[in-house]
Amino acid sequence: MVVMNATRQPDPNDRDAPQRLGTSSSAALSAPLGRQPLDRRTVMIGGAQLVDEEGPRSLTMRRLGARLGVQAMALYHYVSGRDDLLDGIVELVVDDLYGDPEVRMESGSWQDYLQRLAHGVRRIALDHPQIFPLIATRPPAAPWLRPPLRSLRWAESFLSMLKKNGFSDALAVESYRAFTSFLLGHLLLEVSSLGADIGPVEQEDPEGPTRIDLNDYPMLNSMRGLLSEDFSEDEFGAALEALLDRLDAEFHRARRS
Amino acid sequence: MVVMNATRQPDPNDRDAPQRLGTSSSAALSAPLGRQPLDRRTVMIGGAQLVDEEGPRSLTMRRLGARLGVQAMALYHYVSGRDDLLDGIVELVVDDLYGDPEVRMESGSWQDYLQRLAHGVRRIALDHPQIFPLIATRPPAAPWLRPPLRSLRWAESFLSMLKKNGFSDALAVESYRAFTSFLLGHLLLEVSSLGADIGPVEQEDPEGPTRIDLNDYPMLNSMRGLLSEDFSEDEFGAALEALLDRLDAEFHRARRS
DNA sequence: ACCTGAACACCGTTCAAGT
DNA sequence: ACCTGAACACCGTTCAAGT
Repeated sequence: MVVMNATRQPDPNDRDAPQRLGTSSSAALSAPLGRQPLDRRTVMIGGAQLVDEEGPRSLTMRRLGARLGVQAMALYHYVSGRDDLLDGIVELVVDDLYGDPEVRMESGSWQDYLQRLAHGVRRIALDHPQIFPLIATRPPAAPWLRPPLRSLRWAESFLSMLKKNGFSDALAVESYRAFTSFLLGHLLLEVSSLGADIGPVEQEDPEGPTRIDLNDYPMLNSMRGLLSEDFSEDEFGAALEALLDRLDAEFHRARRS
Repeated sequence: MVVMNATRQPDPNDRDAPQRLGTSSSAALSAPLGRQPLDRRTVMIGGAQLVDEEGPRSLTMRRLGARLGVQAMALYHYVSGRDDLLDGIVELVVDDLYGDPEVRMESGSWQDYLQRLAHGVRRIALDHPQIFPLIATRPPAAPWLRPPLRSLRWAESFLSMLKKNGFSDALAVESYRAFTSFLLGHLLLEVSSLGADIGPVEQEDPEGPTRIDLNDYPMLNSMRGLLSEDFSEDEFGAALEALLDRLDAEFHRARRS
């Protein structure tokens, strides 16, 4: 939200222009022109925009270079390779949420905190449907960090909030795991039903997307109306409530013994 | 399980051999040799093995061709491109589970059915940790098909089992959504903590994987023992029970009104 | 200090041609 | 009928060289 607004000068020459123009008469154009040098954050922001706009497949070193007004090789001063770039984009988006004090605030009940957190993560998933699958599937820095709460900061905040409210270590960790599984499953499916992920451009076939024949599937056929309806928000809320109730029950059971 | 055993003749020449040998003296070797022609299924099986062994990044048309004793271009007779290949591999593995009568059997209570199904899907996730993320993230044939129960057959079986047990259409669909979210979240995280996904080969740094500094994270630091412990199976079971209870409660609530 | 040119190894994919 | 050779456009990445 806060972030994601930093293309460099429009310079119509480096977008859509043939990347291999034979004429070297344009040499003067590639001179400084008063452009401030790149930095890692600017590279990540450009990359995030590219993924938002055209999907992860379109994020190549060469295309990102062009968008930033630079050759692909220049990016290697700020990024150790394409994988580092992808990880940086994920970190950028996750940290953006962490920067939101409304969400992170560790006051109120732990239930409120988890509610704010869950809806905060849902918001970034819906805002960046092409990036969320990366958040979900790129391997985190440590194997015990779990997407989508995959930063040390979020894991620390999460655990300390629960501890502050009387959770045992074991129950706090168990809650972290249950909560992340919940978020990942619901949001990845919600986001992917939005039509993210694949393909250079999502071009509908003239006939709609590859007509499926439901004649051999009577249940699917009779429920296809219901199946296509969208209750994501309600279902997310209901499942979240159920999870919080479960954790609350475990919390009180542990207290009593 | 049933599947996944069909490399073609060992023929030491097409594995690890330089793909661009200048000498054409080996022309005779590439002659028939009594080899049966390829078919789509064999291609998919070879692809699945390659992904299992070396990860999705190593699945290239050229490498798969070599494994099957053929040039890359020959594969285009059986698949329409790399995306089709990936989709076919996903379908192969998902259908393998569907072929297991123990799992699919629609007798017994719906709770038993969902238990068998959940543990069946968990088994294929653990058997194919490199393939499961593909099952989770490749866009399904229709937007209302939800990974990991992403085949028409599984969706049909699921819904008809619940209907047979007195579920309303709406509750059956809601259950399908809740159940798939549950499976996806838990299994994707379990499998990825196993160290799947990235990298050409998973090479440990000599020092272990990039030492993380936990000094600024007191909670993580004090719980790092617990965080590294593995309770996946128990947590999966517990969360599954909770979900089944929730669905059962909704079922009886709907009945009463 | 920051960026580029040129090169390398490797991709997916097409198509005319071989057997 | 099934596969290959040759080619094209496009990758990530390295490194010596330019300014």
